[in-house]
Amino acid sequence: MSHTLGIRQAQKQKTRQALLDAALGLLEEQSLSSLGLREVTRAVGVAPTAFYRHFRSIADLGVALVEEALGSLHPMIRTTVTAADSSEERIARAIQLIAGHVDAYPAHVRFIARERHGGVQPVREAIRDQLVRFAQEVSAELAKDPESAGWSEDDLLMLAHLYVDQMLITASLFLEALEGTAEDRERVTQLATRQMRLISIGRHHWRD
Amino acid sequence: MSHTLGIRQAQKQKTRQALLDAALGLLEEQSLSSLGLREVTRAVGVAPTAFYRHFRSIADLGVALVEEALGSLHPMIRTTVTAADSSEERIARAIQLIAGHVDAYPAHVRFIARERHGGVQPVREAIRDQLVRFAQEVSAELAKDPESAGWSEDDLLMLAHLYVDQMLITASLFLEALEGTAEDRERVTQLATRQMRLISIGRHHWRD
DNA sequence: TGTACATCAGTGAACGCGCGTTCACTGATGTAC
DNA sequence: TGTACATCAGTGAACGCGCGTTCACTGATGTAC
Repeated sequence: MSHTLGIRQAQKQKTRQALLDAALGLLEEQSLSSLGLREVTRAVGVAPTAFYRHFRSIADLGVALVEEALGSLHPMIRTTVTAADSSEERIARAIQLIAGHVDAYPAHVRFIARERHGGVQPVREAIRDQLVRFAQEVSAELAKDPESAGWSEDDLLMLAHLYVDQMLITASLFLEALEGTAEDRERVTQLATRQMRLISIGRHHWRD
Repeated sequence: MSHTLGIRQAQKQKTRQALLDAALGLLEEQSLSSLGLREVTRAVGVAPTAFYRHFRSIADLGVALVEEALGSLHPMIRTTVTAADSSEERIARAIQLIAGHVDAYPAHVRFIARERHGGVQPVREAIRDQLVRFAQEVSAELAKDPESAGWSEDDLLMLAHLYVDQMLITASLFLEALEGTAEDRERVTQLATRQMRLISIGRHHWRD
């Protein structure tokens, strides 16, 4: 039997999501470190005090945003990496997946790039933990590839971190190019493709 | 004839530097986007209004910090890259140069990592411009290497950006490890070394 | 060298404003019978 | 189904506080003669 949320719970979830969405929007032109609680509630249209029914603090909201943002990245990263090596065509597909994700969730991507090294410790830690998890999953995917024969676990994890960082760099470049011309985006695609190609070549010859 | 600064000019420079230093210190646990003008002057011990004798705004001070921080990185990055490829020993030396720079200027490194994607547009742009210049210089250094025979300018610049980004990632890892044990730092060294090695291998076989 | 005037880095009072947090509250929703 | 009570998401007033910016000022330093 499907458990329908009560009216009260449903409304609460809706307000909570509105707070998260409003915060994400406001973070386009500032850092979490300077985001105000009143600013967020004003954007949603609720009283400042309503904030406390959902989050202890802005840092707490930030940690929730990390879950949301990297949750939405999660399905992508696995697909990207599974298709990320061994042929030119696969690299192109991976880059297009990243570009598509930036188009679909620009605010999430900006938030992660900005707060990864940002001024709010709990948020930095939440992002770091998620990225470590991603790298572990990527490493597990890589292990399945026949090309990984003879690789130590450490080396696979090293390569996985390289991929994860490279994805973030690429996503961040696509984000900058979002307001630019089609030519700007093409330039990013070319750059990212060749960097992935070089890493891929390094991978092929790692155990020579 | 050496032009000595007047007493007034010398004192003004001193106050300006004190403001920059205080800001850098305060940015250890927040972003530029939330740094207050009064906070900075309070730390220095001057009246809030004195700030305006040196900077138009906090964003303006941030741009000045970019010059200072990447100015101090400038000599290092050229040396690092010149020594960055073609042999295991050179890679190790490059990594040690990065580690040493993080030890010497942790606040500068943190500032650049934090504000590169931070919430203050003019500062982001100043950092991006400087990193593009670095990549161009690195690319020019790479061009001198016999191993670069047959490389297009575009490919050299692509590799240069990969190196610059990799340096920032490594510097940022060393920064996190600063408060950690010697073992933590050794782990970062190992990871960074192997990632550089893989990129280096990719470079060797790029034109196969 | 001494004097008279100009410059200008730093001061301190004042302003209006938005901030985070507290508190007792309201009224719709949920629950027990 | 109807009634009586409990829960709790959201309210609105109030607080003390630090903010950025303005303005006229002071007094040490600089300059012209």
